[in-house]
Parts: sequence; structure tokens; C-alpha cells
Amino acid sequence: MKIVEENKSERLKKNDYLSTLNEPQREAVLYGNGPLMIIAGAGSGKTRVLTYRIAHLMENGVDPFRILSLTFTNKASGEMRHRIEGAVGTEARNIWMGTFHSVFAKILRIEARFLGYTSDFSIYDTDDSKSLLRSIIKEFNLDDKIYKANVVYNRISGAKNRLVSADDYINNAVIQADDEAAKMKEIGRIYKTYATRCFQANAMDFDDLLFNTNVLFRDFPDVLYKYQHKFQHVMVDEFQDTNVSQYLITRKLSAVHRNIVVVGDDAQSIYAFRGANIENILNFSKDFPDVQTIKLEQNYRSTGTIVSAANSVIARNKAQLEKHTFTANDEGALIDVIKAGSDNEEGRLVASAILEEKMQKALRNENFAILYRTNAQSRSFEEALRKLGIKYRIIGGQSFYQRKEIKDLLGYLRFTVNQRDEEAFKRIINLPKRGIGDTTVARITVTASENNVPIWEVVANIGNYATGRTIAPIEQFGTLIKSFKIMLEDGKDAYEVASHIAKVSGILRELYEDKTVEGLSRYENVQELLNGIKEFVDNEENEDKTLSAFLQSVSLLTNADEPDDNEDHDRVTMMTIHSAKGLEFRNVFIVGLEEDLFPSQMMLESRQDLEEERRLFYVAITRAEKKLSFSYAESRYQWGRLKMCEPSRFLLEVDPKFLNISNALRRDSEQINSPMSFVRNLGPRKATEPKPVTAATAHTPTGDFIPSDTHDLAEGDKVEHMKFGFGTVLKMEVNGTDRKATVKFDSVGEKTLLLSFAKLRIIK
DNA sequence: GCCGACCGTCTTTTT
DNA sequence: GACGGTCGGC
Repeated sequence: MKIVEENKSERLKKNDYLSTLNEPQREAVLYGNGPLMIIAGAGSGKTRVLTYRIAHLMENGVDPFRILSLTFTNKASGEMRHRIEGAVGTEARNIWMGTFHSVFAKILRIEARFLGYTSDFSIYDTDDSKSLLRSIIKEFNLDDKIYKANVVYNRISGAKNRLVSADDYINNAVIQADDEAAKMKEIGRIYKTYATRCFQANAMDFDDLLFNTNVLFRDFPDVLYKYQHKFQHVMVDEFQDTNVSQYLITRKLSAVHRNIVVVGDDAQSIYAFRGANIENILNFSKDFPDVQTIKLEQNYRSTGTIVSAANSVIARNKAQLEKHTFTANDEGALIDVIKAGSDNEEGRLVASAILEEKMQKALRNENFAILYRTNAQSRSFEEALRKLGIKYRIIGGQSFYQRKEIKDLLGYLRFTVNQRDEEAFKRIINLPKRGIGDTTVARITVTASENNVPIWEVVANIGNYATGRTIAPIEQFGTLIKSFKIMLEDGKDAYEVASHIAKVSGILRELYEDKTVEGLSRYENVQELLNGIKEFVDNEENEDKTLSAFLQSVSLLTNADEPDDNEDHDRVTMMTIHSAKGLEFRNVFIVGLEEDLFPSQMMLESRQDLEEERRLFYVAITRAEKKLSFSYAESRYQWGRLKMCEPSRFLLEVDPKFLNISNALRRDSEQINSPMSFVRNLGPRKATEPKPVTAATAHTPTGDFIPSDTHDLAEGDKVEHMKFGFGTVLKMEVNGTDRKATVKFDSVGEKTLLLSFAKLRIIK
């Protein structure tokens, strides 16, 4: 991957770098004190402007400790840091720079005692939060089919991002009416208990990091005063993605010096689902009436075709600020449209297009990116690229830090640092198996709440609270944790403690004994985590080498931040469009342009927001420098079903004069040749088809299928007139390896398919 | 208490 | 296809 506009010799003298900028860019870099809003179109050199502006401030004697630079994602923040270090040298390390979450986590650690937390507080990730919610829902005896952890989590998260506390939530008539209408009137109570439990666990979830910062600044004016005066300059990148909670923090922090620079592009706002609010841009002018606005409208990145195509797409949105992006670059090639019969074929066509283009133009793997709407789409491209021997890497998807074995070890580390961490406790108490089952854990929890003491108090002194068989393993566990704690108190560094814990807890041993392929890879992952900790300790930039400091640094890392094996950068990059923001590639493939997939059906149903999806498409298009390709598949194997697809309305919305559809036409007459299975839920799908399937006539050598059983179809099997999710199987026959099915799809009518495998299950 | 088998649910995107 | 939860046998 190429870092945006990377400039290898960026350590420049002022006059040098000023001469490389256009007029509005220079104006933004040199702008003096007071509020400034930069509206920066895609590819307009925004990061460069921010970098030079910081360099300029430092040249003029501003102490880096007094500059606060906030971004939205870890990737953007890492890149900014890298570029600024390139421009101003190691002093850049002293700038307060990072994501909103990481910077305010740091401040909250320092000021934790004001809010009743210790500075070792844990950070609950989404899994922890949902698991805690599940327990609460269970304890309340609520129906978990109605109160789904996911939904409840999103409600609570939304409330926190609007700074609505649990009490506010319960006392707000509108919200209560909403919940009542959704038949979930207990959410307020769940929220309240959830907040209490997090507090008791000395833990904050992602949203708390912002919410509690607001509380801190609201209730402790002295603390606010300190930071207001500390930060002489505040900068916010990707301003269009900030939510109310984030905006209020930055507004307060810049209220004294009023040197606030926000940079954004309303056309690239793609995080409304997290409460991002374009109105922040409008509010900004209200809160800072003397704001100066500078627009960066020249695109330096892409060809004329790509810029025009992007503009033709975004022009369909109604809500937009006025802005005219243009480019002086060449027109460049048309956008290729690739039409595939199936998801697998889409993978093959894209992979071979990459190979061809690489050969013809002597390009490298790293010049290419494949962008998709959902992480699950990566599979077919991985397979195809592997077959052609093209190296690739995937950003996102199941994160390293989400893997079970990693979370297990991190659970031990977290619990060693913070014994009130309930979720960590639940994770490790019986891991590896030490004979402490659910019943015992429940008994411990009850004892703790009956005696009104923390769980750890009961575990550490189990002899005082219980007798009997189960106390021995609990005592052992308590002793184990106590011995780890002693290491912390002795001032051992993160690596010493963590590697000791990995060995002594038995986690490593258990994985080592697992000789399966997965077991081996899990063992390696744990080793990799330990290596990461070692690097953390060895890195001279990190002053604090304690385990607590490591956990801090790691708990806000997510999918994009895999430990970097940095051996081979020449790889094709695959990622979601969300992850791609801020990056650029010579050649970009936007894949899976099918109705209901992109734009996402869910987004349209739940938020009715086609415009945000369109902005997402805009972001994807504008990642490309020289060459852009679109692809879609006519059928997609998804959720164990074959789904027939229409080309996406987005694809059709692009002004056709920018499209090269010859490839697509060429494929028109070919037959669909895709794997297909009728695995599960073969019968009616919930809302759409209430009547059960009874009339399926399916014959196997042994007779009729048994209800609720799974069969691999074998030689001679026949299936006729069977309904499934998307239509009816008129006839399916298996002759040797040749599996042929005639299927009538609801959407596209009759098709004959060749199947690479077929499984069948009938639900009575 | 443990384990394997089975069932249901969920797949938007990120911190 | 992946995961968490549940159930029944040991």
C-alpha cells in the first residue's frame, strides 16, 4: 500500500514546501490564529496541508506538547504521525496526536480518580460489552429474542454518543415512547445496570471514553481549565465523521485559545451509523462565527475520468455543501465494467485482470486494491489470487486481537492489572479447564453480591466464604493471580509479566499440545502477541513499559492494526471501503456492485439512507489514481444460499460515457457455473413464506429424506419441485461428478446450473 | 463438570 | 459459514 502522497524527502525548508502548494493550500498552512474550517475534496492534498501546518506552527515556536491533533481512525492517525515525523523530525513525537478514543483514554487515565476510576481501568471491546449485556438481560429474565444484545448495544451506544446518560434515558419521554413502540421498554433499566456494572468493573466501553471525557470536563472545571490552556492549537481531521460527543469535547478544549482547525469533506461522511453528524459542520459556523473557510477543490490524485465519474455520482445527493472538485490531470482510461456469473467467477475475472494489467504495464502488486462493501466478500478474491500466485493482504475482517486465543491471554493480562474486570474474569476463570464450572462461577457471583464485596474479594479469600470440594481450584486460581500481581508490583515490565503468565497459566501449554493445524496457528498467534509485547517494551518511544501501559496501547487497536510482519509490502490490498478512506492506489477494483449488497439492504431498511451509501461509493471511486474497474456477479453464494443478483443501482447511476462495458457484454451469453447448496433452512424463510414445505419429493438410495437431517446428494439422487429461499428447484440430478439442477428463481426465471457440490436438508 | 452434537441467529461499516 | 447457547450422555 502506498501512503497517501508519500513524499520521501519531506524534511523541507519552509520556502521549498510553500512553493509546492497551490494558493488555497498555502493559505491554509499559513493561516494565523482563530477558527478555521477547511473543506477538502478527495485527493486535494489535505493531509499534506495539515502536516505542513503543524510544521509551520513548530517552526514558529509552538511547543509540540501544546498541539492536539485528532483523527478518527488509527490508520489515519498513524499515517499523520509518520508524515509529520518526516517533516519535522522526532520532535513530532511530542505532539498530542491520535484518535479521539486513544487521546481521551490517555487523559482519562491521568484524571481517572475524579470519576471514581483507577488509572488502570479496563476498556471493554464490543464483545465484552455485548457479553455483559447478555448476562444482564438474562438476569432480568427478559426474552433474549426480543432484547437482542446487538440491538440493545446499539441503542445504548447511540444514547451515549448523544450524551444521554442512563437516567436521562429513563426520564426522556420520547425515548421511552420509542422503546415502548419497539416492545423494549426495559432498555433504560438495562442501560442503567450496564453502566453500573461497567463502573464496578473499573471498565469503560468505547463510547464511555468520549462520554466520560465530557462528564470530566463538565463536572471538573479545574481539569477542563488545565487542558484548555494546555492545548494552544487543536486540529480535527475527518471532521465530517465526528459525532456530537466528540464535537463538544473539541469545542470545549479550544474555547480558550480558539485556535481550532477542522478539516473535512461532507461528501465523504460515511460514519453516520456511529452518530457522525454532518450538522457539526453547520454548527461549527454558529459556534465560531468568525470562522474562516478555505476550500481545497483541485484533485491531484485521479484522472479526469475518475474525478468526473465520482462527481456524476455524488451530484445525485441532495444534501451537499457547494464545492467544485476538478483536476488538471489527463482524462485517462474509461472505467471497466466486469460482469461475472458468480462470486467465484468475479474473483477469477478480477484476479486475471490484475495479472494482465500487471504484465502489460509492468506494475507491482501494491499498485492494486480490491474494495468491497462487507468483509465477508473477500473469500472469492483470496482464492483466485492465490491460484494465480498473486500476493495479497487483507485489512480488517477478523482482527488479530479478536481471536479467541489472543483474547484469552489478554484476558489474563487484563485481570492481572484490574481484578474488578468482570468480563476478563468470566473468560479466564476456567481456562485452561480447572474444574470451575458455570455453577461455581454463579455461586461466586452470588456470594459476592450477597456480601456486597467485589468478586475478587471472594476469590482471593474463598476460604472465608465457602467450604467444600470446589474451593481448592478457586484457591489455586487466586494464588496464581496474586503471584502475577506481585510481579507487577515488583516493577517487572510488560514482556516479563506477560510471558510468565502465558507459561504459568497453562495457556501456552494447552495450545502447544494441540497438534492440529488450527492449534498450531493459535500457538503461533500467542507467540506473535508476546513478540508484540516485546517490541513494545523494546521501543524506546514508550517510556512506560508496564503491562498496564501495554494494555492501554492495545485495547484501542482494531482490525486495521495487525502486528506488521513488514517483510513484503508488494501485495494487492483487499479491504472494505470504510477502511480505504484516506488511501490511494493506482488501480482500484470496486467489487460486488449488486443490488442489496452495495448499497446495503440493511442500511436502506434501518436508516433509509441511500445518500450515505452513495457517499461511500464516492469514497471508493476517488481512491483510484489511474484506473478504476467495477465488477458484479449475477449470482452469489451467501449465507449458505445461492442468491440471484441484479447489478446495483449505483453502477447504473454512473454516467455511461465513463464506462467501458465491452467486457461485460462479452460475458453475456455464458452460462452460470457456480457451486450451489441447499444446506439449511431449506424450508420457508421467516416473514416471506409462512407455509412449511411438505411436498418435496426427494429420493435417495435409502428412501425418503428424514426430516431435519442433512444429506450429501449421491449418485442417482433426484430432487424435484422443491421450494427454497429464492425459488424452486424444478429438477436436480446427480450423475457421478456431474450435478445438474434446473432451478426456477423468483427473480430471474429458469436457469440450468452445474453444481460443484450439493447438500440437502429438509426441515419438516 | 465436561464434551460433543445440535440448534438458531446473524453478517454493514469502526473505535 | 461462524459462533454462542443449549441439551443430553458420560
